[in-house]
Amino acid sequence: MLLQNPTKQAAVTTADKVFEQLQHAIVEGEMAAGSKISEPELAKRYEISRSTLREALNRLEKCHLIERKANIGSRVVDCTIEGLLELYITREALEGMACRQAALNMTDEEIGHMQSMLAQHAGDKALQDGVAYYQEEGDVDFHYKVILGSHNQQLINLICGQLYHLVRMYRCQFGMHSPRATRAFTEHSNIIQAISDRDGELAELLMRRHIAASRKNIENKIALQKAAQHSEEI
Amino acid sequence: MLLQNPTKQAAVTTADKVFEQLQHAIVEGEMAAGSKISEPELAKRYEISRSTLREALNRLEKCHLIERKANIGSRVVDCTIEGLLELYITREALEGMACRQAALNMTDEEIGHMQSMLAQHAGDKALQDGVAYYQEEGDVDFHYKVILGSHNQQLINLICGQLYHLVRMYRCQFGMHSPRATRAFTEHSNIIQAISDRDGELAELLMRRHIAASRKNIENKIALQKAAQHSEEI
DNA sequence: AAAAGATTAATTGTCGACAATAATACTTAA
DNA sequence: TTAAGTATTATTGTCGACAATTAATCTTTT
Repeated sequence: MLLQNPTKQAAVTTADKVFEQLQHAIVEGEMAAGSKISEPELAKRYEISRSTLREALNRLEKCHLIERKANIGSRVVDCTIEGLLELYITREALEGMACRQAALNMTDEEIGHMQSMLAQHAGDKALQDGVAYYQEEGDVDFHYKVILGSHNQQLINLICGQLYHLVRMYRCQFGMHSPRATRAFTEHSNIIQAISDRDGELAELLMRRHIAASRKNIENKIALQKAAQHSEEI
Repeated sequence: MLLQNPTKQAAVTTADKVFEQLQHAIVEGEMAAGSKISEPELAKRYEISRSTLREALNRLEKCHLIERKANIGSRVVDCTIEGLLELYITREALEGMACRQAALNMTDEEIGHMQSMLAQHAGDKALQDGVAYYQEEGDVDFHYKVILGSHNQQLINLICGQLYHLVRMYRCQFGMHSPRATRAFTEHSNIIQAISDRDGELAELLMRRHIAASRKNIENKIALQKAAQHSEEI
């Protein structure tokens, strides 16, 4: 996932840099989900004092990548199926509303950019048909553009600043390379159409269905896995 | 506002206690919105070291009550009308979804509690007709119960752990003692009915309208104020 | 006199050490 | 042998001091 969080500013302080490294390590699974974090050990590994490490940990906690308990310590968050489904439900609510606001607040110029981006993805897709990677990049890119297009700082901060770190973590941990590439592309087209029509209600509806479809796709996979496990046991 | 955040745990560490005091001070307006925060000064006032003060500041930043810039410092968040409207839009999205999930996931027992709570509020209302205070308490109480009823930890954390601190701050700063008491009561009744009918779609719709009505109520007030200002100038 | 630059003061970021709390290992009693 | 209680170790929370950066003051120049 090459695209970076579009809302973050350049890391100036060392705590910022360590935060980014740790964030990467957690999202990519180099630090095991659910594992305990030892402050002295991490501080030694990154060659910083515990103070600046704790500063970095605070930022990780801010985007829900770790959990802290007083006098006990920090743990990397656990990636559970329930948590994943909860995340999608939250995304459905927030990104649905962001999409509605985007239809109301995006400038014509911004809409033009999104349309040309989609056209370019169409080319990529035709070129590398079936390869999900570009489409996944495009997916993230598309969603970011819609969120930023809401022009609602509260929504932007919540989704880009917090939620999407968790989304990326779940994607890596569960190895989710969306197999819905072509279908997602069509759904994106329709959403952009609704936005350029300034139809907020339809835009929200379509975005919610788009995310709900991903969630149901996951639920189906889980159900199949469970069925397979069950047949093994017999 | 007597009701406390139902998701928080008891403050054990001194940073926790200072965080709560600062939170109160910011929400109630004792620390002016938009004002700069001096770490040495605050540390001296609360008789703690800068380290533990910074720990407390990190928590304030987590619930969006202050904003920090690297090498520059912290400021209490500014309460703008745009920010208030953004907050209501975000609430509409999140609490609407929470209400839908509540309709799906609340236990019969939880629903029973909510119904009896509403009945009690009806008594209070009949007793002190027109006095908004109890109703406002009841309003917060009602919304908390619905959110917790979603049984979605992600939604609960976002709304109760972060958004509602800002909501309370705006309410204090703008002196908003809802004049929609009786109307809000009816809306609450209908929402609970939808939940007990397990009608998620209707429950979400009603909750969104309930919050949107508050937002529009504010927008109208603002418009009236602006009109009055304008006529003064002439 | 006003603006640009240099110098000083103040604030934030980082560090290592100590205190308080929790986890572990050990001892003792049933 | 197991369980409870105690002692020990390790981890987290807090502190004061120093370094790096920013803000303020003063000087200098046009």
